[in-house]
Amino acid sequence: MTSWEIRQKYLHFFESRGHAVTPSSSLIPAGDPTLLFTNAGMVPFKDIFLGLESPRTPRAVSIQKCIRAGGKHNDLDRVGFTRRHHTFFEMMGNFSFGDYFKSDAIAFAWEFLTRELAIDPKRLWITIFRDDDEAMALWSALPGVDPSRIVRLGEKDNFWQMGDTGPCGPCSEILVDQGPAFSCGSPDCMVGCDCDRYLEIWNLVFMQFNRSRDGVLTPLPRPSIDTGMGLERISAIMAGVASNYETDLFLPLIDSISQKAKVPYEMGNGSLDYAFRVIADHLRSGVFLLHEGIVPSNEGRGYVLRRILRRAIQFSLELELPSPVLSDLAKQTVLMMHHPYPELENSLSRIQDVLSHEEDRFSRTLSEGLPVLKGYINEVISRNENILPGEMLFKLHDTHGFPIDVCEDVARHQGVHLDFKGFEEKMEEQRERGRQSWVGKKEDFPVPASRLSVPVSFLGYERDQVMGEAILLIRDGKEVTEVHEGESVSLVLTPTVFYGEGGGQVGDRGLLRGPFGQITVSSAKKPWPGWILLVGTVTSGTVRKGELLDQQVDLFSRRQTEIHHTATHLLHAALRQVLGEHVRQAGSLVTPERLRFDFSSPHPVSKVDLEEIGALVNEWIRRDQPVNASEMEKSKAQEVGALAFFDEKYGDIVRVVSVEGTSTEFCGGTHARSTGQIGTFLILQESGVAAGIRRIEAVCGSAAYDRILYWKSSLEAFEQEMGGVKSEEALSRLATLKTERDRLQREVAALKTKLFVSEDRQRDKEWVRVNGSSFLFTDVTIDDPKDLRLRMDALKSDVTSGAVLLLGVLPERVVLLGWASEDVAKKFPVSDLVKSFSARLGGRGGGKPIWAEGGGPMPENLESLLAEMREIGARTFGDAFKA
RNA sequence: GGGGGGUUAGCUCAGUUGGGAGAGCGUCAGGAUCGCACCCUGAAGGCCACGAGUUCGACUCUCGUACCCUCCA
Repeated sequence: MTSWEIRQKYLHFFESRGHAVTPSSSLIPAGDPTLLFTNAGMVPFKDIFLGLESPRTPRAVSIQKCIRAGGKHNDLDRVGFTRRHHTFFEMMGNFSFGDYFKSDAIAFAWEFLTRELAIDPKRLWITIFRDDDEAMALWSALPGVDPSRIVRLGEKDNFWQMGDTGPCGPCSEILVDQGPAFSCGSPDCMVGCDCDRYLEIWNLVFMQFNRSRDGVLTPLPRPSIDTGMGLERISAIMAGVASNYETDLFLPLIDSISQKAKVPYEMGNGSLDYAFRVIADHLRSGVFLLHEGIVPSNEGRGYVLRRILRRAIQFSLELELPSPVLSDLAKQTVLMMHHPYPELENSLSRIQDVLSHEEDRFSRTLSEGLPVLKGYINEVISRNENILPGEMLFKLHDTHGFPIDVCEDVARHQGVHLDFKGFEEKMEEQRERGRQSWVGKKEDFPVPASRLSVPVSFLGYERDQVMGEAILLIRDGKEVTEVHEGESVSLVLTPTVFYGEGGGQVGDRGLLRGPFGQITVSSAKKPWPGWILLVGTVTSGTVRKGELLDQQVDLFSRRQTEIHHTATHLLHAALRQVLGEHVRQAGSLVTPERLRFDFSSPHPVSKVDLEEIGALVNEWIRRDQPVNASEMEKSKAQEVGALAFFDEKYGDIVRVVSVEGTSTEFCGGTHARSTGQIGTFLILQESGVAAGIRRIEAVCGSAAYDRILYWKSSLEAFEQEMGGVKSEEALSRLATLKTERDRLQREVAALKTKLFVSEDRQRDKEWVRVNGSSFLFTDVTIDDPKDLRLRMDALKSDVTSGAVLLLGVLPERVVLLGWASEDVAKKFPVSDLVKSFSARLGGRGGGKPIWAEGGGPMPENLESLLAEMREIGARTFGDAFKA
């Protein structure tokens, strides 16, 4: 029986018994930030079981795709080394929401297994919770159930709970006896044993209690049913194979891996079989995660995906699969899962793109990190140790992005263990550094939040000017009753029109006028939710607590900020349209001068895409559509499809800012009235901030115009400097000039050499010749130290055995250059002479016996020194070669 | 926002007590061969990312800037 038939039978069986067939929901749990991935069949129904949501139907049946990797249930490193562990799996489940209970659940399960799937009842065993006599009675009453095969187990195995509090209850599992061949062989091997003989295939959860905070169980008025049967397991049983991996849910993929590797998969008996399983499993999860729009990154879900993909690549190396390999295998995966999930095909090309890119990046990471790791291991071994210190691990991970599990693998083969503890300590240090730098920047609010019992009312969405009462004045971190001219002050006004820094938008600047003084506000912050703190300086007079102040926001800055903010939303929408839905906001800064937008994207944005994005935003600006802002309930906002990326931060009532047909986002910031006010949108640059995170900086409105003017004037200056030609021609002109310059430089060097050669002929009589070796000391006036080298080249080219010492005279200093042929250098290391002469000149020098440099400041008595040096040089050389 | 690392020939990269800028591939020329891959000989190709500083002297040390990679927040 194929897995496809099992799916059909299961859904039909329960549909015909009143269950609503529910399609698998997303792998990303909706509205549950505590959960990384959907990891069980009941996750989409969680709110119903918790009583937060009312069920649309009393009974449901689903085949839910699940991911178990990262987080609490982390089996990642066991996957592939067992017959049953997977990162991606499908859970078949039938659910009752306060409708049927134990009796039907048990009867349905038994009927499905023994009749629909025709499993011999003699192979089946049952486990129930120790105290659940009701289940015992129900099971015993079923035809074909042997009461001696019903086993009572404790809380660990057969009592289920969602969390520390909430719905819970006993459960009952159905097991298949696979026969003694699968036993671990222990005499204690029986139901409940961890080995593969008694395989749990179906878990029936009887949700019948609610556990309160103090641990008391109270019966639920309408008990519910949650069951789960792993599709992979039951497929293996129905196919009569030993492992989940040998079913049609994996084999087609494993076959194509095998073809590529030119290594057979030996059905669990081959020494490399584990690698096939790891790769196949990880491709399934990878393809589904990518399909959901998750992109490899270094945090959260994206990080889990990256680890999965990189692990797959790592194991593909063990099989010596030709690289790149993931993209092709992804296609096989999509083909294999095509029946139940035809939608995968639409994402295939994007999935392949991301995979190729990630594979490329990882192979770079590996090939760069591997030599470093090997160096470290050799270092450890050469010290006769067998532990790789945490510091080295950290360095590999932190600097080179090298995966620790790969480290472990490589090290193990050399008998070296890893110091995980030390590594964790280093990681913690780094985390601490990160936190420090963060809170260090944050300005402390000098007064605790509890001091302020009435929230500030913010009117800045509609108005620019309003009177507000100064309810708090702070100077030098202390609360005061009045402040005077020249003093720095922080104050709270209510109501206020100043926008407090938040959501990436900077705080407003402006002016406050009181009856006896005024304050220039340089920024506004939100130290606590609901509070707005103005920071500034008293520019004249005195301001007292309790006074009414007239507030005037710096309108030019505010308007410039607003258009940058609205442009940010348009940019976000354009990015998603051009690059794809996987683009997620990762940070944003909105100021009057510019905007900065960080977002997740696996690779740099190409020039073409950037131009398209810019053009799109400007097109939307020209349409001059109104920007609407409204407050609504969060659930409604989500229905409207508003983009929300930090949902834990929002309360129940959220503000939604939208441009019709283009962009809808949760946003607390202030915005332009219509897109036309933005005027012009100009991208300044695109860059990377972290792995997988790109940054776009742009300017709008008058800032954009100023920028263009600036460019224009520098371009004009450039053109003028280039001789009045247009910039397009200036480029080729520049290239010509450059090659011309290079040619001239070469020519000058060649001419100089020639000149030096002819000059040097005249020095012929200055050479000192002893026993076939010759020595020359001479001084030359130069204007570039490099000329000395050219001279040296010219001088030494004719000398087979000898030495030359040149003294170059520059306007303010002298330089020395010495050379000796190999044979001469043995008796007459020229570096000795350079060193001692440099010292004489009041400088330093040195080098190698065959080549040395030195020098010093211009001496007053150059002439006499020269004579002296000439004499010493000749004598030393003569002494060395006398005999 | 804070760390760690990188930037050397068209490409991939070497280059330590600071002292003449290198290799492989590619390009071009010549040789060898019926011809090709190969092989042999030779050549061109470099502001050692940019800017300061230290030094007689910086690819090398220090600081800053830009870009890229990577980790943390």
